[in-house]
Amino acid sequence: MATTQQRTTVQGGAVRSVLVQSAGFSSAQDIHAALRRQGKPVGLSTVYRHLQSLVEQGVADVIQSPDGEATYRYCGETTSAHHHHLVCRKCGHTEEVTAPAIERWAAQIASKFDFSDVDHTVEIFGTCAPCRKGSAQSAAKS
Amino acid sequence: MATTQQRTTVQGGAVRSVLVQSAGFSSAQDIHAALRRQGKPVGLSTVYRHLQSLVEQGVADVIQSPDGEATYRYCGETTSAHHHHLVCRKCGHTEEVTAPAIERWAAQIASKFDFSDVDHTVEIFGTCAPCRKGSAQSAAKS
DNA sequence: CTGGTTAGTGGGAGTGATTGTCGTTAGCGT
DNA sequence: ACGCTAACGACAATCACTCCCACTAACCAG
Ligand SMILES: [Mn+2]
Ligand SMILES: [Mn+2]
Ligand SMILES: [Zn+2]
Ligand SMILES: [Zn+2]
Repeated sequence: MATTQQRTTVQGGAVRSVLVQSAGFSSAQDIHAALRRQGKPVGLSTVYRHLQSLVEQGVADVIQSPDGEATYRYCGETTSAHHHHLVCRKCGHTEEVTAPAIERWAAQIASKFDFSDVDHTVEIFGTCAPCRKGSAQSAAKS
Repeated sequence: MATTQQRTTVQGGAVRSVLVQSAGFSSAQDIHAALRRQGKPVGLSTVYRHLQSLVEQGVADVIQSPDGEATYRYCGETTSAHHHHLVCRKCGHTEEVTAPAIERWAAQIASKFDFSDVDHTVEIFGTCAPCRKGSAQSAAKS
């Protein structure tokens, strides 16, 4: 009897691969374009499908860019523990950070106001050193 | 000679008014609908325009809802100091919180990785006590 | 008060990301 | 190989949000 119910497809691998190799956060459209550029075009719908799936699996995380576009970033299984990001708003370079203190604080605040099923988002934006010096944009998207 | 360059209009007041009276975060569309319901319809473009303006003035803040819709919330001038939110994901009820510790932490992380022009977003989501008990949604939107 | 200047308005078209549809492909267990 | 059906992908459809631009109404000088 079946057990898989989860077929492995080339497209799935391709999408994941592009995401893994990208430096910062990239949009579905970026990834779709990258795939096409690499000569292995994948349908846009498929890109979205895999991206969602990766997010559900906790392999990637999404954040809504300030202009409302969803951007995805790979979070290695090694790094997959709960964490936050320090993102350069120019080049997208991202540093992953953890802060037990913050987690503790969030939980404390939540209980203080009697909220349950707590969750939170913490993102820090800034300009990284390289971008600050020369406006010499380093490598943007892959 | 002119000095104003900022006319006071009924529409502007109406938009602001609706925003002020709303409990949690509401989308531009919500506000547009509320105004129509109140019998003082305001063009959608105008609603967006005022909302942006309020944000620039720091009178309101925006956060991108998980499904990518921009939602706005009034931040009284009294409360206008930098702060964060604890939002009920069911009824939208929001508590404003401040946390010097977090601010300090953010600054520290930023300098550690040599990032400048730092800014950050911290939002906590959960289910408030009322919503947790009865699934008796309290007052949703205005 | 009144006319002129022009910020502000709003209906409608345009944009662009994301989702839905559904006939066609291609994993994979048998 | 074979068949069942998950996964594709081209294209249509949504939908929040922005543009455009003729029109309205603040507001200031006279
Ligand atoms: Mn991450
Ligand atoms: Mn606030
Ligand atoms: Zn940078
Ligand atoms: Zn609630």
